[in-house]
Amino acid sequence: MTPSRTRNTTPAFAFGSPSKFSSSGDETPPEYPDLGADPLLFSPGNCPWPSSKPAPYSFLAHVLHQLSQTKSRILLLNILTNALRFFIAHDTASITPSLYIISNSLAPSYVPIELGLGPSVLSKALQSVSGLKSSALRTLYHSLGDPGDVAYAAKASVRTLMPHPPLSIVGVYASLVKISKAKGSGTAKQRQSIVEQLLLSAKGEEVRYIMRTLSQNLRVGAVRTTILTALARATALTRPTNYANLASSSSPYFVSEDVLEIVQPLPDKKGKKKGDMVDEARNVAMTKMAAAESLIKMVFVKHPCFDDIVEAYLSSGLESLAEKVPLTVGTPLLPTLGSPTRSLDEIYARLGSLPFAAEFKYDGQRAQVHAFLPTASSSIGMSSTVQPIVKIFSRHLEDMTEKYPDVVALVREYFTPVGALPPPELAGNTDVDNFPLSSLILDAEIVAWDTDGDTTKSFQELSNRARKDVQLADVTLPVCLFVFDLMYLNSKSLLSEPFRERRRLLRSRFIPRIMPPSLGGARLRHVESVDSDATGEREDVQTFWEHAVESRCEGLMVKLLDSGEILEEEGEEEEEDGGNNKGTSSPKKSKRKTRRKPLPATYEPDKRTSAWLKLKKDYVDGIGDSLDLVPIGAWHGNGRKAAWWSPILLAVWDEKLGRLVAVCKCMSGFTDAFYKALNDRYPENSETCSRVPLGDYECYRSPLDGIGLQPSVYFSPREVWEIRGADITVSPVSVAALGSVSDTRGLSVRFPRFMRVRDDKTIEQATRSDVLAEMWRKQAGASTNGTIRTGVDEGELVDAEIVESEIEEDDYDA
DNA sequence: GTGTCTTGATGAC
DNA sequence: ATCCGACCCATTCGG
DNA sequence: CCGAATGGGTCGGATGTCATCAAGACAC
Repeated sequence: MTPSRTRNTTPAFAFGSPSKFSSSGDETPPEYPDLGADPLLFSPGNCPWPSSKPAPYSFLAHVLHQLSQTKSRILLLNILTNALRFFIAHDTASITPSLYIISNSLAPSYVPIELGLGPSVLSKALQSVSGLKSSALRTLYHSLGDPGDVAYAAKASVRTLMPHPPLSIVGVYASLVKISKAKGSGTAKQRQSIVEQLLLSAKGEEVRYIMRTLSQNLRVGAVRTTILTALARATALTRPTNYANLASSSSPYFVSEDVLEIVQPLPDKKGKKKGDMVDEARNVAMTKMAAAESLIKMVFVKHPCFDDIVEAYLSSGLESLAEKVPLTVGTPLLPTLGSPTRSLDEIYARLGSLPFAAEFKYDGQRAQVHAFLPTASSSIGMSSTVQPIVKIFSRHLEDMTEKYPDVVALVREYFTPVGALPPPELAGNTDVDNFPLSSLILDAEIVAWDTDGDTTKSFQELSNRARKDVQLADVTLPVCLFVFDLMYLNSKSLLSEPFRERRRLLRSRFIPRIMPPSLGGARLRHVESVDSDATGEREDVQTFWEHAVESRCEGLMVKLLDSGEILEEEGEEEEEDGGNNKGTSSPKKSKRKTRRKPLPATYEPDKRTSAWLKLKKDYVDGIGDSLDLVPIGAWHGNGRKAAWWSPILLAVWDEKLGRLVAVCKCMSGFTDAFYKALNDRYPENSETCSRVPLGDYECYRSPLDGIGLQPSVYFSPREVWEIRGADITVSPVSVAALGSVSDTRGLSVRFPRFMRVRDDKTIEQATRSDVLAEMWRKQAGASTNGTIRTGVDEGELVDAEIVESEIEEDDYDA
């Protein structure tokens, strides 16, 4: 069954045949092949562009266009795979730029390079290229909901007089880099002119995808995972020409020509090939592609850099990729992720009786810390003067070392050999390298620290820290590094060690420590935790969870301690084999009513499995904040929500003012059906939805100062929605509860999402702003353990009357 | 020029 | 971060 | 016994609040 190709882009700009690249431009564009075919039956032998030249951007646009014509993952993968095979076969220099362009990036995230372009510059550039006014573009944007589609439409209406040289993929990539390198005064102008050049040179569909790349959202249904799979399959099927002689049919990754030969269907007449042979060859090919896939993914999650991977592949093939591109101290690996759960019951249901650790989930910033001593070559002689190199990466692998010089200093201290003796637990331990420390990668949460109260501070306070070029002396807000995992120690990867062992090493190597204020005052601690097998009592875990919530943590992280198996009810299943031989797995079946599924407790980069479960208080019914708010306005949606209102502006009821006051926007939690129904209830330019306000509500502080939330359209207030959020935040834009917490700031909601319509409530029964303020006080009170200082204001916070409390014990204030 | 305020881009959750 | 929807695969169900 | 229905897993996309920082705009 071949999935049928379905269109999912707006038909407003339909082209001829979906399999042909066509353009509204004046020149006849090159004809490119349909790339959707099964890669095993597809040959990239004929170069679709003049083969001596770099691959043209029009080819990439063709690929992107084909991708956006379908939602089928199989087709998506086929198209991408075949496209990459052309680059491998005919222009290896275009591989990496293509990978970056397809994944909406310019470089690995830990390399600080950004386009620095936004809607304003793009709109100006498009105005200048198309001759259309900004208002015309805005109208187009409201109906199309995508900058690329707007650019395509706008440029389709004009004819360029001067022919422009065709764009190449490497050329476009170079332009993107040039845009991001622009600096200093006049940057915007410079960038705009490069954008204009690109738009002028782009023809037909190229315009759409250039513009989408510039606005950093390609929306073709394929990002990282799909790209990696396609890259793996492409490398399994096609070799670069200069590498052909190294081809070996015995490679576990490379599908040799003779295998491909067998798989091909015979040209009509001599009707039969041995079916068995074909099946077998197909299986061989699939197995090898799957092997390549797991290899490339395994390498990438430990070393997420296309440049390094492609370079190693081109120089010596897949066979030595793992050794050439290893886990590297100084290069971040993808973090393990937690699966959300809604209750402790669910956690036990998922883990059965397997022992786990429950840890506090602090509300701060994830940090992956790398550190190592530079080797002798850079420090001939006095090794004592050599400082360890420390790098700190964020959840998305951005390099944030500059933001935390205090943490850098703290981590360096652990390398200090003076007087350092192995702690007793390590004495005589031979399973790791000896003391002292030489290199490490650890996982942690950085949390703002209240030195006086000896407790954590809120996330909002942490985000007040400066980010760029911070000196130790500049650090005003101390932090605590709550460490919770250790992935690498003294030149040895610990990824395949079970969590219990990694944690043992972490605990024995990193004894809590506080740096003096002169070094920024950062401290290191281990996350607070309990083990389920410590007492075996489920009640203890429940108590611990309550303790976490009271300590204003986000909740718990629950982590499997030892690799095990979970039992799943019902059904029989083929043996799981880790995807290594998909399609060829052994025919053995376990005919039991429960099936076993291995659940590793190893460090699994980028995986969201049951081995790490997060239980956040705002997932759990009855805890966390729920508000009843009134929809009073909206904006035009983008992309797939282009035909709907999204997001929606919501308001609280203000008793004192006797009117509604805007508090936050909301776009999460609505079903498509709900959006459609909303269009019926609030059709544009009607009694219920208009460009002018349709009710007595307040969105701004004053019409003059521009502070506030201004929707594209206003609703007449007539319904109440239950909204769930994680926290109440002090807001520089919201005017809700203005004056009750600060004279200049209102209150808003963190992570708002729609739960249900409250038919039973009138708008006057919506949550009142004083109740909102009360919720904030309660939360702030709990969150600082006695001292309120948000640091985000000018000090005129209303006193929440919280007396210094002594210990963390209990301080649920009256 | 310099200083201050505004705006837009980016990234943390 | 949040959530929803589409797709895919495996398994169960209905005839 | 086969095709249709169903459910879980995975992926992609649209967008929330708040913060900093760089560059632009404007006043002098």
